[in-house]
Amino acid sequence: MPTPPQAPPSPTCTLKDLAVRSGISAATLSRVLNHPQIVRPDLRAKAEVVLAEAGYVPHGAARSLASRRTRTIGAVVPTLDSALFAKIVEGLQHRVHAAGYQLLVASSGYSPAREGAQVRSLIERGVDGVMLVGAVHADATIRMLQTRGIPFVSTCHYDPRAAWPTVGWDNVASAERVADYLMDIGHRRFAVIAGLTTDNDRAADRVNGFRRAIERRGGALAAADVLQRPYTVVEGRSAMASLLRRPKPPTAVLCGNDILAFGALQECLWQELDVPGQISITGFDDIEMAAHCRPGITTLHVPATEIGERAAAVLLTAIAGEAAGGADDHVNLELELILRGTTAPPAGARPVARSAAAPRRRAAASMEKT
Amino acid sequence: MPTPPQAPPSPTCTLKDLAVRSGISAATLSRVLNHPQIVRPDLRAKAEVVLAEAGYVPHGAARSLASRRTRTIGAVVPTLDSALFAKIVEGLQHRVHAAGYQLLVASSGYSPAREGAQVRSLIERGVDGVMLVGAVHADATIRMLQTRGIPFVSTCHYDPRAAWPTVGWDNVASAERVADYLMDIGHRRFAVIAGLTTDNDRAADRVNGFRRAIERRGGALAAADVLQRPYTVVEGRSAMASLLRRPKPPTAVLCGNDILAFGALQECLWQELDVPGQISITGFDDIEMAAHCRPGITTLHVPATEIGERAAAVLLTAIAGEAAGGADDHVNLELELILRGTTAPPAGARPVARSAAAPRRRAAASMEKT
DNA sequence: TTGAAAGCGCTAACAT
DNA sequence: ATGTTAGCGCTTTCAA
Repeated sequence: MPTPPQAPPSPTCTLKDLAVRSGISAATLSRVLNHPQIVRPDLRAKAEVVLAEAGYVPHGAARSLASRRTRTIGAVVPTLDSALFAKIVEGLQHRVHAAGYQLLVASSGYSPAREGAQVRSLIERGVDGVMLVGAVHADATIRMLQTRGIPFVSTCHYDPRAAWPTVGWDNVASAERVADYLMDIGHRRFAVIAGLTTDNDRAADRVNGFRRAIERRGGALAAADVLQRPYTVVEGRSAMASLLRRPKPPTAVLCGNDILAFGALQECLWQELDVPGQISITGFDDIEMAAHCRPGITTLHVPATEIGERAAAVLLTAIAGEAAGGADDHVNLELELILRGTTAPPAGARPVARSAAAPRRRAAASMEKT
Repeated sequence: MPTPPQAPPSPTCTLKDLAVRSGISAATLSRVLNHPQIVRPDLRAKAEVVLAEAGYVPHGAARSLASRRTRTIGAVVPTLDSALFAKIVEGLQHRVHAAGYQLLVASSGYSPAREGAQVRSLIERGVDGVMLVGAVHADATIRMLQTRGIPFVSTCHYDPRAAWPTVGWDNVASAERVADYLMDIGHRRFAVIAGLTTDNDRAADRVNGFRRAIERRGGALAAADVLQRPYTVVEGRSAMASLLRRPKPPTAVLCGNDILAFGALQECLWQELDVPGQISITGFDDIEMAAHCRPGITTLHVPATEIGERAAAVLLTAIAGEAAGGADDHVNLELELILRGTTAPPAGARPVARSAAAPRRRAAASMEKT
């Protein structure tokens, strides 16, 4: 290890130590740290040198005890092992870091009880704000937050009547769009490979949207046509395999997210089925892979990073404004339907007039071959 | 909102409040929380009721100020938007949560300077331990940690001489194994699609390993044969595209991770090349997708969750033992080489005797067709 | 075993 | 504009 270029910082030095050593009071040192403008420039400069030379690092606990703020934001997501949530957290993180906040992350494993425990633990740590995912939470969780006036925001869903701010999109309406598009190009026989809908309002809403759109046009989605699976590639594959074993497989399979869709697609490819010739597949989220696999996956684009950033903005505003989170803050993002290679009219279908409003197919990636 | 099932917790109640209200001293209440065994059972029971009825949540800052511990662990990873790091963090999180710790995560974007800033910020928050990724860190970063006696561990690499604990594997040796396998089956003309090696020792080590193995057998890897790209699918695709434009493309492409390999593979598929017939591809990490895409990607399996869990164990032990991290703690995990469909002998190669020690091809996923 | 009291290191009134 | 002082809520000696 090279020689320390700077003076070796003492194990831990406090403002009081420095006050004694430098002749500048601890209060002024503290002001230089927190409100530099109100300290006369020459003294401030001197103080800054003292602080820097000592390699001073503030003691966060003492700081928050005295100031009643921790400069820490909490986030509870179902799992980090998901391109979607990881991106949302990254977006949140970048924004809160820029504002001098640190991020405390926890995962709930899709369990409201675990989410509650995590929120409690975050509150103990004194977080100044909390980001949650979804519409469904234990009553106690919400109450803990509200009682203490801690700003929080829920993401990945849209609910104008929620009593707290939300940043997301309408899962029902989005799912309807996908189903409508498939019906527009002639599909009538569907199956759904959904996520686990228990305690997952997003997954449930998507199924509801698919069903509603289908029924609106006189079709039906039997209970047996909806397979619920954890969000993994292998589950998508096995679900598709079971669908293909049916005497009369669906002509289109609507998947709860891109991971399931990718698995479903790969199973078809392994079975040497023609996608989309024999079967169409759709996803949800638009993770990077969806644009580059072959064929590309038709899906809805979720602007994950933006969601995290906007959630951060909502939280930061609420914290700054001493407001406990305006219930009027309901961001509703429109998801773009991205048409790629996994969807086409069903085999033998007579060409169907595409509705005027139907989205146009687009090259998924710059390099993509038609 | 339904009626609160429990007594509505007062906005914030302190131990002192409860002491006054209940007649039990704050000190005893505190003992019930932290060392229940040393309080007489009947008093303890009474105290527990008081605490529960009040919906008491300890004030973390006050607690850590007094106890000099925060029950918080920090982790700085290059990015959360990576299946590998996300899994590692999940593993770490599960283990530290089980021990009553909360996780503070930060990302460095592969920059040592940003990493240093994040570590500093974590120290301010009083983390009891820190998980880092890789061997390369700013001197100041390590010093900050060591000076304060904060236990830390670095992951994803193996270095028996590191002055702090490490949990990982030997990237050079692992990369050599992949290259050796490819040479065993007859390949001689290679290209590498590596990650960005600047400030990324893992990426650099892998390139070194590839090169070393190739040169050991009399081959060579020219600088132009090593393409450095960010870890994204689209970069893997474009790198492969540029390789395929060469007059004499390589017969095997070694990729820095599975994301690059996936992109490289998809580009070949879009160009209707036969993989592995015309070109072989290897990855690194064994993310879920690698097992299920078609063809499956030959890669090295990194036990990501286990890495996070073991890092947690190292940290927790160091914290409990008041030890500042034994430098003797160097976990070296052997990565299994998983043979899948993206690799085969080069076209026109005469069959080569497979070395006795060579790994056997295995079915990548239960459902995989040969 | 329990209670009283002294801080932990900092910030924010309050004086000056 | 700066220094002095009083806590923030808890844990942990120290007495009892």
